[in-house]
Amino acid sequence: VSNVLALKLQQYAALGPQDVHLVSEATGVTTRLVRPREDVVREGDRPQVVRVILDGWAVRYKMLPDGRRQIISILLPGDLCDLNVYLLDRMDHSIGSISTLTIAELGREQLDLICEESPTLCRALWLENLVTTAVQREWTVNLGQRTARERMAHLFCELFFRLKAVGMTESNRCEMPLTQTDLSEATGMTAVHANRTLQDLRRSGLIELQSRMLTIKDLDALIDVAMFNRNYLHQGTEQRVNQ
Amino acid sequence: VSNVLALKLQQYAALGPQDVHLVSEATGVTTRLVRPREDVVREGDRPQVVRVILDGWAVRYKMLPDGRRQIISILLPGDLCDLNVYLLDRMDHSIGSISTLTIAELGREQLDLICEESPTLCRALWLENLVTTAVQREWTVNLGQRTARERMAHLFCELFFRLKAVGMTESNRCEMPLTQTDLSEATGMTAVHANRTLQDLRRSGLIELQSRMLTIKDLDALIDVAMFNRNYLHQGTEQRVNQ
DNA sequence: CGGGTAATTGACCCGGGTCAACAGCAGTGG
DNA sequence: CCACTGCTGTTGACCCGGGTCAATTACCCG
Repeated sequence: VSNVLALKLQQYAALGPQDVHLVSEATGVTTRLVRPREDVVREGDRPQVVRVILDGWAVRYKMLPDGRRQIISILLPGDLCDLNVYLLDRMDHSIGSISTLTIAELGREQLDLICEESPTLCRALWLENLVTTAVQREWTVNLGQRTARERMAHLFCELFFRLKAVGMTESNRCEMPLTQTDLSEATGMTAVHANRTLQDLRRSGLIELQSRMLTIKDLDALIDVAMFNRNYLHQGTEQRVNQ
Repeated sequence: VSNVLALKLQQYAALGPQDVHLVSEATGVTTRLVRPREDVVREGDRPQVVRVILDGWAVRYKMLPDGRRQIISILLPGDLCDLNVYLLDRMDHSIGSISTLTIAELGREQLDLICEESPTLCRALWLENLVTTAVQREWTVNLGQRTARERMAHLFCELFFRLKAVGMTESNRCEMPLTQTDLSEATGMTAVHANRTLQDLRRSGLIELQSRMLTIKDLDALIDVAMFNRNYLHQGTEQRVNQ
């Protein structure tokens, strides 16, 4: 399978060749290129299409009136930006690119078509929606209860497993285009403290991080520090169980 | 309208009498009573039905292996517990009652029926789903960026406006069955600090809180402290705009 | 009146924020 | 080829918001 979205949806349901074809078609109609560090959508915009990240990293974020910024979630290749957003009046948050992005834009008709043609895909899309929400819940726990060290470790665990699911890891390594400032905004700490936390994780022999490349030197230990429980990602468990 | 769910969904679409009837029927088939401080669903359970809170308060929560607990969101009358959860293999979090609950349980068929019979309701359900996710995102910002005082103020603002939408406020007052420990677990602080934060808000003349009743003495000021932006609740804006 | 939960207080401490300077490095233009 | 600029990462000194621990005081209910 060459299409990232298809690859991702396969975590949630066994797709047939027909399904894969449908997805490839749909994500091929309208695609857009976005340069690094630009806004894809801005808070207040009227959402018109559903977007799919085909390549590159992006973040959802929200800003407080006084300038504080929180990264709300990280969008990786294969990720959808809100199934059915166009039902909402206005965007309540922004999406910004981290690296160069290739994104597909799907109109309402295209999605309706997919759901009519393939119940399997429809199901997979629903699941991806449910999982995205589950991830958001886990972020709530992360920010609410974990210490800085634990939060950072948790973020790395999540990203690693999500990337792995779309074939973007090599053994224990993956790209990490997020700067320390990005990491700090995702984990609710200052950039200075993010720096110190990373040094701490390095010193403990858990990770290596240099030139935008993350190496997880001791995954089990990292998982342990983060109290990471993979369940919330619901990767590859669903199709076996429900019908 | 006497049905809370119908009342809630009216924020998202103009329901006809037919729609209201459908909702009332569906939420009347199977109902359950839950005593205060019990688990409704537990992490690890296989979700079988979609639940609707008809009366009482509940919370979603997650626990870390070492006992730390984070309340992930608050469920008020009219709230749904995850449209289509039964697609997921296992619950990744728990739901616990705060006060005595009356909940309706809807099977897959009932929901399918609703969506087939009424596109308006289907749309409203989707919107409620999108809004729930938006709330979760705002909680991420709350926990990640705001100070204790701001977080607590924000929580009160959110609850007040959500309760207002289902007719559960009287001018500037509403019930507040959450204990200080609950509030602390929702805002990611210790119970001791929650206590001090509440005293601070009281001393500033923003709120009164006693015998499970919250009075907002200065809503504008509270909104200001919380940097509360109502937009993310998407209350009563959508139906006018899209089609 | 007794027992249990929820709220409150005080003393002390620490994780993480703040401020400010500085270093490394890539890209740009002269 | 080098000076200049701007971003990212690093470091140190200091401080404060909020955590910890432990005791006490309401309450509520049977």
